Amino acid sequence: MNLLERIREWVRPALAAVASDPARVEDLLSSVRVAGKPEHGDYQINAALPLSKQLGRPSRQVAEELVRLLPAHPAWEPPQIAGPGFINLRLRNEFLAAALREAACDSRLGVPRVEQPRRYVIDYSSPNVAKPLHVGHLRSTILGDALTRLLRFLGHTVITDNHLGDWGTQFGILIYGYKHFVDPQAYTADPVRELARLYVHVRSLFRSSNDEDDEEGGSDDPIREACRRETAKLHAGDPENLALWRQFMPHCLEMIERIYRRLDILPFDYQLGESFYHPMLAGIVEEMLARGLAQESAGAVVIPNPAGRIPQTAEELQRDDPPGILRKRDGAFTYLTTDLATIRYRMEHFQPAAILYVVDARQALHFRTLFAQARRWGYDQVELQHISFGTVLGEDRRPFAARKGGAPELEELLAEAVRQGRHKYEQSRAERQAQGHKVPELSEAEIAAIAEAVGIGAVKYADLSQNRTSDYVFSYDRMLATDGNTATYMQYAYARCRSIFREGNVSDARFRQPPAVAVQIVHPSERTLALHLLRFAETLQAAASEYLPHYITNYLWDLAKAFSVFFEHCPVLKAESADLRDSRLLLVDLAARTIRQALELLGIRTVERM
RNA sequence: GCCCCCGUAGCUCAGAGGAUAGAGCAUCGGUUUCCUAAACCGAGGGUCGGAGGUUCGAAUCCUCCCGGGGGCACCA
Repeated sequence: MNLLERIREWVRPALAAVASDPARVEDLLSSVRVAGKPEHGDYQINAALPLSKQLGRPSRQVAEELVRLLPAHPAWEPPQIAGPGFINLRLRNEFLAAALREAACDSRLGVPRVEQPRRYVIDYSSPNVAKPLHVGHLRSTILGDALTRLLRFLGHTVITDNHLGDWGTQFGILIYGYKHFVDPQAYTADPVRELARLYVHVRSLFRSSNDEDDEEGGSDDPIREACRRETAKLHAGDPENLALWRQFMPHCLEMIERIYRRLDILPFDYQLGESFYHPMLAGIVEEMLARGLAQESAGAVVIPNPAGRIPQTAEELQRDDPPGILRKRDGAFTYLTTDLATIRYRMEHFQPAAILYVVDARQALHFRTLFAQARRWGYDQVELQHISFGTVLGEDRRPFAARKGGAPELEELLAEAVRQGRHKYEQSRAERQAQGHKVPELSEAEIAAIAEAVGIGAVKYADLSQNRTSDYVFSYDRMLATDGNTATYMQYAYARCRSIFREGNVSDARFRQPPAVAVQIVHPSERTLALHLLRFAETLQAAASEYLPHYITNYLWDLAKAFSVFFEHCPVLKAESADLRDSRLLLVDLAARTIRQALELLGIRTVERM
């Protein structure tokens, strides 16, 4: 049980005794929370104010009664009443010390596994294979990976599924390119590179190349039209095109997996793409028609909009959400149909309690339509969630992908982040050295590893540290800043922790197994650090329940700051006594492990020295 | 025309019923014989887009308005 929950349980009897309505106790318990300011203690109970309304008694008086009912507790100092009836709880240092010792001896750092594990399917990344990845895929991939790590760490079962776009018009482009422009020698030598070249080459032949969603429109464009015909032949089962598709697929996947490896994305459990579901689509449409869940309209087969209506006239369509299209007038199926097939497959094969889709916010309407239809279809027990996120913008605040010159390919973008990260590191290192500060002696390989951790970490952290629902501005300068809420600051804090053990030639084992050592809380910065360390569990739980990884980065930021202040004010190796030295070593070790674990949940590396 | 999201310090963002709205950057001023100064300490800076309403209490919930972005049947 996490600290906040423990405190709530201790407060519960008092609230239950005072509340007139037992059903309201849970609600009142949610008023027990972390104090907003240090002057208000560590945690506060804000239940007296709503209770005073219910009971028709002065709030101050209710607060006094609550305090009387709170047991004299080993965990907290005598509770203080402030203002109109806020109850401030300050935890005893002895309690903090004991809890820290317990966390230090736990490989999970005091984070319990959930009592009721759930089974999740998470659908993220989902790139169009055969097309170079770009920043648009970045958020989905990074967020999905972080959520997977977090939910698994808390004890849930997570099945990750990369719903590849492996059956779309981009293959028509590739097939057309291969038939007309392939360089056989280059293809034999490096198929991935040659396919990427072909894709870009054919695209450049398109008459009007709007940057995104290039496969539509331009019906007067002969090359586009030719590519479309190749796609249609593929879908119709043309042996030559199908053979080419089979031949290309492994190379296309390799292109994507190279990026995943560099980003430290966990391997997917499944990569069931559109092609996998293609054979099921006709049957699903027939079934929905037969059951009256879909109907024909204007030559297409459609399903109701989220509200359950099928607007038909132009006027109705103007006022209402559109219906979803399962089968187009030309007989082709849409991705809505594929997504329905996917839900059925996942329900039958994985029996998840929840399916999460980590997808751009612009697809909100699609998911509302999809989820509503899935429920009508009978899948009404599963939690279907669109984990939406905002657009990645350039520094000019325009969508990154739509800027002039097109979206930079991810590979290049990551390389640039690493290059700049390395440059900044070497610069700062030289400056520190010039000022007479200590810098570690490092080999070229170690510097390269630091650059990689810093550069890739910066990109991921920048993305994860912002509320996913808002758009975010991609800026190398900001994400690679060495101060502020960035990956580098956290990685640096970690390296400083490790440095203490290295410099002191101290083994960390003694601080990780019972009985560990006694913790003393002397300096205010020790107390702040101690309290933050104990809030790891409640933070992770909150992040998981709202699927918001930025709760973790906010926590990390506070923790790393608390450590830096502590580091500044409290000598560890040269502490006044051996006992205090041990106590501080335990704090430092736990801080290091917590920072490292939190970064690991975000998929970000640490380095021992930097 | 309908629907969704956003508007908080000069900039980038937290905060989503609770106390005097917080960080970082930038600006200004300080700290290094001492475990990594990519650090720390301090200062200034706000009609929480606007107006009503609900509430003991609103940046947070409701209504309207202004401003920005996005989506709106045969692309995915």
